Amino acid sequence: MKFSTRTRYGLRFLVFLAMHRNGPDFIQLKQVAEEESISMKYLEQIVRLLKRSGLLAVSRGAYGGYALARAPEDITMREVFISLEGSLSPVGCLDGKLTCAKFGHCETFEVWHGLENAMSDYLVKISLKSLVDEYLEKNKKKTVAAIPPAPMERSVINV
Amino acid sequence: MKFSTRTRYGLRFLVFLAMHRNGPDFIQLKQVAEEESISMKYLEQIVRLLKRSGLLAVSRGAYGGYALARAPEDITMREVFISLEGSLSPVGCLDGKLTCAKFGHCETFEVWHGLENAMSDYLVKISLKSLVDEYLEKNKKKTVAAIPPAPMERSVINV
DNA sequence: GGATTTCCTACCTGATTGATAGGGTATAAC
DNA sequence: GTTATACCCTATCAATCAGGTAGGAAATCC
Repeated sequence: MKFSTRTRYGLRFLVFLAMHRNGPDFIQLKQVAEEESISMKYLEQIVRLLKRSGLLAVSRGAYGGYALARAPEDITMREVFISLEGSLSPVGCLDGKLTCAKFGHCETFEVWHGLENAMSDYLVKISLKSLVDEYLEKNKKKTVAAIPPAPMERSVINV
Repeated sequence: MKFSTRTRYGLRFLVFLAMHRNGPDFIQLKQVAEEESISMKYLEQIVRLLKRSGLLAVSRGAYGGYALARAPEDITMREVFISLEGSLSPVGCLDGKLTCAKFGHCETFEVWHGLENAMSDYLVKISLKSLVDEYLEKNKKKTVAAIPPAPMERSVINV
């Protein structure tokens, strides 16, 4: 049970926006794709999911780009994960996708239901801001590095 | 992010054993496969994972079968899930499977790490016994039905 | 020895993941 | 208005994985 690159890349995109709020109003997809070593065309599709969920403010046209629709402290990981994954449920029956012969009298239902709640309860407590703050705290630097890092190898798979 | 049938079927197998402890010492794979509407050959592979983890006592040969290696109250969902999934980690870097360019300075590491812990903390609190007991309580019957249910359609996907 | 049941390995098929590609549409700068 | 830049949408595709099938070897009971 692993989360897909869709969710991992989408989260990284949001973190990128959160960490560059002192910069220009809108951040271009191209910039994020390059600095995060993600295919721009692929990131495009992922970002669309976030936009549909209302997490992003968009400016089209030249010099346009994306920004967070709300303050980072008002965006929870729960919301982000649901936007990207569709739901948090670890089995289909919890979001009504599958008709299971055991539905309604399933011996294992409770553990799946409880697991979803446990994940939800954890993720709702983490905001985009708290995630970024914790990272900055651990890495003992208060601002983003002025000099962007050298481009990474595209072949390396990133979280 | 959905759990595979491997984990779902494996869990159901263990629940089946836990609910039939008043029966014969060893339960045949064939019986479980039929009553749970799972392909016997497929269940075979899944059960092997549980055996390797030491969760099952096995008797080979004629009249052989499987039984729980320990009392149901001593088997946690955490242990079961790890046996079947390999680990609880939602991303590869947490169990060292992927070398990620961001490892060691990853902005999103904390939420993945925290999510794994949240799942682990929940699952370790649920034992095979507590899961079964909760089911029996909700279904208001203290023993397993004497008459086995009619075989279900194989085509229906079960949790 | 024969019947039964677990153990092991290989194989197959369809769905999903992780992209890539190409064009269409909207907007801002000039 | 032109052009450049950026977002938007659909189709395609290779690789991987999920889910399941198949055949036989090894162990055990009678």
